[in-house]
Amino acid sequence: MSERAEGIGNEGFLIDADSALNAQNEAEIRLFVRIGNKIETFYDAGLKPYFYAIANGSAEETRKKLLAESFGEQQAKILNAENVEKENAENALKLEFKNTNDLTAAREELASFPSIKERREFDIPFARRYLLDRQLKPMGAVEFSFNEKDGKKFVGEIKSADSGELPKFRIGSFDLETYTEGGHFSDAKQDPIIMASYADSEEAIVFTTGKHSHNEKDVIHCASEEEMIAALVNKLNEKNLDVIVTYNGDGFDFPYLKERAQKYGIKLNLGADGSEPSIKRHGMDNAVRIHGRQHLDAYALVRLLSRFADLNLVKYDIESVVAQLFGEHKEKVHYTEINEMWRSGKDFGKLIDYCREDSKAALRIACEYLPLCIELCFLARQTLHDVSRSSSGNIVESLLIGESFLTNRLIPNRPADEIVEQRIMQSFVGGYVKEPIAGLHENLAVLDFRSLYPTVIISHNISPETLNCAHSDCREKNSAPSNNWFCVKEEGFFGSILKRVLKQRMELRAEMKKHEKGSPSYMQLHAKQYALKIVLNSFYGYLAYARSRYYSRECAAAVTSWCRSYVQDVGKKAEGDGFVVIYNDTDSEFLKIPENKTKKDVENFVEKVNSELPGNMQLEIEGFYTRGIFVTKRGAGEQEAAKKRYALIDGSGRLKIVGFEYVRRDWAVIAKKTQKEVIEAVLKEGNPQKAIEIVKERIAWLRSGSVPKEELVTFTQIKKPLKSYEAIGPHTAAAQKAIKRGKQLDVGSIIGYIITRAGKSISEKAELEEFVKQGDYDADYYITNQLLPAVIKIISEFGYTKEDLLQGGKQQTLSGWG
DNA sequence: TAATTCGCTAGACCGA
DNA sequence: TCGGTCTAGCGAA
Repeated sequence: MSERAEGIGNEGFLIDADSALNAQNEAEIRLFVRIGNKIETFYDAGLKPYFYAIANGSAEETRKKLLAESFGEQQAKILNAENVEKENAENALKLEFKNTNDLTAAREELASFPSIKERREFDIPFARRYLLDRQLKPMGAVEFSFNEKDGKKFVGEIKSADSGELPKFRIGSFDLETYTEGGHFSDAKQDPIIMASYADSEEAIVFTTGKHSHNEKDVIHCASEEEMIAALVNKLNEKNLDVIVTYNGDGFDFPYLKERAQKYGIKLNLGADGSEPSIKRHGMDNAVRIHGRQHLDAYALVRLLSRFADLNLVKYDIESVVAQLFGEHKEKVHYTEINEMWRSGKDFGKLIDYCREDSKAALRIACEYLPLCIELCFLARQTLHDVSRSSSGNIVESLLIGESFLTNRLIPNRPADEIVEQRIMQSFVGGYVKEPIAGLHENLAVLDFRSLYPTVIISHNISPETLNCAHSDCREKNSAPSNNWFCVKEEGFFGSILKRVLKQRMELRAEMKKHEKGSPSYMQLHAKQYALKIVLNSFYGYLAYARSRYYSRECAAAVTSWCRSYVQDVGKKAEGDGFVVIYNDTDSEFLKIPENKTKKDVENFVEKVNSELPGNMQLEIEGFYTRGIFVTKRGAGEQEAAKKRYALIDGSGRLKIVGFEYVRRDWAVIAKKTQKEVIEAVLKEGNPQKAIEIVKERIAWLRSGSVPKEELVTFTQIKKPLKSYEAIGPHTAAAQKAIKRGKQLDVGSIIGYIITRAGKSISEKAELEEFVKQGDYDADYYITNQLLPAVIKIISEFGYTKEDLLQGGKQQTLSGWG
């Protein structure tokens, strides 16, 4: 065995990192690095698992005492204990261990050790600890040296190398089709896999045991399920992928494949180290990890992205996602149809295409968001596997953890359950929302504060350690309306992070403008700035989040109190300048530009406001609108104007519809479409009479009984186990009935239902769309409970009543408008 | 495993 | 048949 040394000059991309035990039972980090066409494994034994203990009294005495202790059944020892200086703690000891088992044993016992006040950073997974301490970015370039010893390569020095461009990662996806009997969901214990597809940038092939057709292009016929599984595994391994993509591989494809492979004794050696995928519980779901590579479950990713708000989906099935993202129609084959196609051989080609398209679609979704995910890997210093299954809170937390590390601070612990509960009990006041002036308004300017919450945090130096400092001048100069004040003498922890993130994002956005829209460099810049946007948008939420390590109710309440005061102050200034404030919501000013004023006056006003705002707070012009409509509330309090629902139209005829049924998934399509057309008629053409005609026409259509199902579906999410519902509404009733018919519905499923004619109450009439025959719908329900409520408040702003919509010729009752 | 508060509306159910 | 109270879901920011 030769031993050789290399310079730091080795380069590659860090695909995965995990921890393992070596033959001496010592913890080692395994690094999987893409070098050329290979993923190579390196080891690092240079970092020991550790955590911190804060001593009650003298750290030195405690240190000696601890070194003499042994912990747990294995009599674990502390390898090394060191006195360390930390910015935010005294008497801190760094305790190192041989492996994570020893660490775990010690941390349990030290919880109730008299001379130890607190334990810190004891729940950071070791691989993550390593990435943090070595400042490495998963999916990023690394530069390193290594030595070979006993056939294992040990890294010496390793560091993140900033390569300008993202490499071409090897990425491929697969998908399975399974046999389904009698309309039931497949069970891996008995139902075979009948088809599998694989797709990457070069090919898209289908494996099948089907005998019905031959000679299709890129179809591989296998003699048995066993042979097919082996062929799929071979294909995946031959490709040596960095990223394996699935659509719900966590919940379905991998567990299913594993079970079937087991049946035949096929080894699912998909890991870069030849290991099998490991299935772990991840909350209510599974997460499937492939060692040495990354498993990107596009379904998990889509769910994550939809929480970042920009991706708003009615349903999460792959067809809906493709339609929403790429505007393309993908044929859906229902699992009951798969069974039929399989047995009869009729439309077998369609089944093959469906299977192939599934893989292609999953791959496409993954590729679309891979740049963003990689940026999140960089920000959070977590693997693609982890970030793609994480949350906005987790990403912000990672950033704060990273900053704590860099500034030599101890990371705060996760709060105990009792504390979480206390925090939840103590809520606080949020943003200010002004009751709008209802009616049709012309000539509007909408202003908003750029990144309001972050800029308030920065400008007022809001942070836990600057809170209520001892200086009287800080108290005088920098008191929040919520009555706390913040030190102005030194930059706070929160502010320093946000300042950097905000600055970086602005630079990226400026740089973006220099690149051709849609070009690779543009897309990469876009992903970078978008990742930062996610952080900026969720930062405040994280510090107000009860389970946050960095929770501060005082800081959160100070942020909102300042924001309320700014938005109201600017409103007063606008009124003082002769504008009419129509509406405010948190960070926005809706101004009516009076006859004697112009856009230029608005610009001047904004400039004046900005010259008076502190720090990097900034008011911006969101847009000018020729018309806008605000409506009154429904039900009780009819005269009051409704907040959070309005519609605007700009000079180019572009509509902006906010809060109305049109943007909600839990309304019937026909009601939403009609509402949009009514808004359009009223705003674009100023023609309420036309709106009336549209509604009348839809009523007649509904009455005719010929409205197709797609127009009548309402989507709602099952948010908890069906048993735990106290109130059974239409969606719960429809779900219950569907389950009785053998449909599988889990928490989180989004169901589409229709109100049929059969039954008394609305709930009784509700049925899942797939069980409803064309034409079986309750026209009265759709007219009275969907169509009319969606349009009446808009039309009534013009003096019309419900009767004008329902009756034949009757015209307006007239009350002044326009 | 989990970001926040503010706000609107529906449908079930109850009692007058 | 009405209004009030409750649960529930979803959207705005």
